Amino acid sequence: MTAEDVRLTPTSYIVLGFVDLADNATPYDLKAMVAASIGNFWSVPHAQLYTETARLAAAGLLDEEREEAGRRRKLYSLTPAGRRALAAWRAEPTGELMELRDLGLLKLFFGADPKAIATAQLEAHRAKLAEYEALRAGAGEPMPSGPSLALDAGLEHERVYVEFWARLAKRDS
Amino acid sequence: MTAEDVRLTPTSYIVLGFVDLADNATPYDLKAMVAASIGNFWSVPHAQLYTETARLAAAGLLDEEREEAGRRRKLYSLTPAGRRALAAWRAEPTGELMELRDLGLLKLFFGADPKAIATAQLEAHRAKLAEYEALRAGAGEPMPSGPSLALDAGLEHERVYVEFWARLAKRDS
DNA sequence: GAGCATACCATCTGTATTGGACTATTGCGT
DNA sequence: ACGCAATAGTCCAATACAGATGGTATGCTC
Repeated sequence: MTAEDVRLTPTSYIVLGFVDLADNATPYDLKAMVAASIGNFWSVPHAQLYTETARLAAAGLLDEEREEAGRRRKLYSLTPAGRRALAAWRAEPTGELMELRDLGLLKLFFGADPKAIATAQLEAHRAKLAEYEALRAGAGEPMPSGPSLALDAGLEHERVYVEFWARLAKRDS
Repeated sequence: MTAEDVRLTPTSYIVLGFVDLADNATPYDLKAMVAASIGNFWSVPHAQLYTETARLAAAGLLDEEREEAGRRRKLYSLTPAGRRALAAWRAEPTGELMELRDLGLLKLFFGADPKAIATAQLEAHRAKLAEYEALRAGAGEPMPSGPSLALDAGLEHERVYVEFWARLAKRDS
């Protein structure tokens, strides 16, 4: 399989993107990186990271080096083609909108008691907001600008939802 | 199959919820209802609506009545068990957080040029915001309170993102 | 009232995604 | 040396999914 005939999904670019950030990585490393960052707004099941890396390697976008001994870890790095694919994706703006997938909102839509959900959601969003704020105040090492901007978005996002659910929580329903 | 051993996913509740709202509905009706409402933040591929209704009927949560002639439409309505399942789900608050799945944010995270994405995203979010505002000012017929609250969330959500991307769009990058 | 465009409605195919269980390796404490 | 926790990878059956396809009804045109 060559680079031309793979379908590249968002997951593909997540993999390429993180391999790029890290220079090289095993699927397990990727799992950790995902969990620590975009896992906050975009879930990637771990099994995918194994199949997707393999797929991208087969397509010539990743270089695969396998330990012969013990764990037989596979270490991936970008090939020039992979680097090109990532750059092209990055450069292409998208007008596509987000999907939200918010269970709380769904229940609200279908007539659940606003107050009850609001209480639970409020707590969760407050916790997430605190987490983001801690990240921002953060460990000192300066964050690359992409992740930092994404964090900004996360902060504002959480602030709105804290406000939204707080309003519902104290409304007399 | 009985009610005990089906796994009910969010899609299941979406189906149950809309069948409840409409009293009874064909999968095709559901498709239209989804598109007009939660489709804005939660996509459900139409084929799912056919398989999911069938699955729920098999599980005894929906009642299925099939036209014998012509189109052989299937008309679904809630069984008591279905009603109970929906009510239980609605009553159970969730602390689970949303997933975002925003391509724009993803590209931003991975180092795309903020300005370029911001421009495209800004336009899209502004359009969506306008759509929601029109809905709110809306057709006159008052909206049920669940959907109305969800719309509130959507409005605020879009407003933040319009602001967020607008800021990036005019920043000197 | 025959022909045809258009909307309406349903299903099927093949593939991809998923969560979760399962297995194996390694490092650490005692 | 042993057991335990953390690390790392694989597998599988159930779903989800996109998109093509194939029918049926309606109504319009001539």
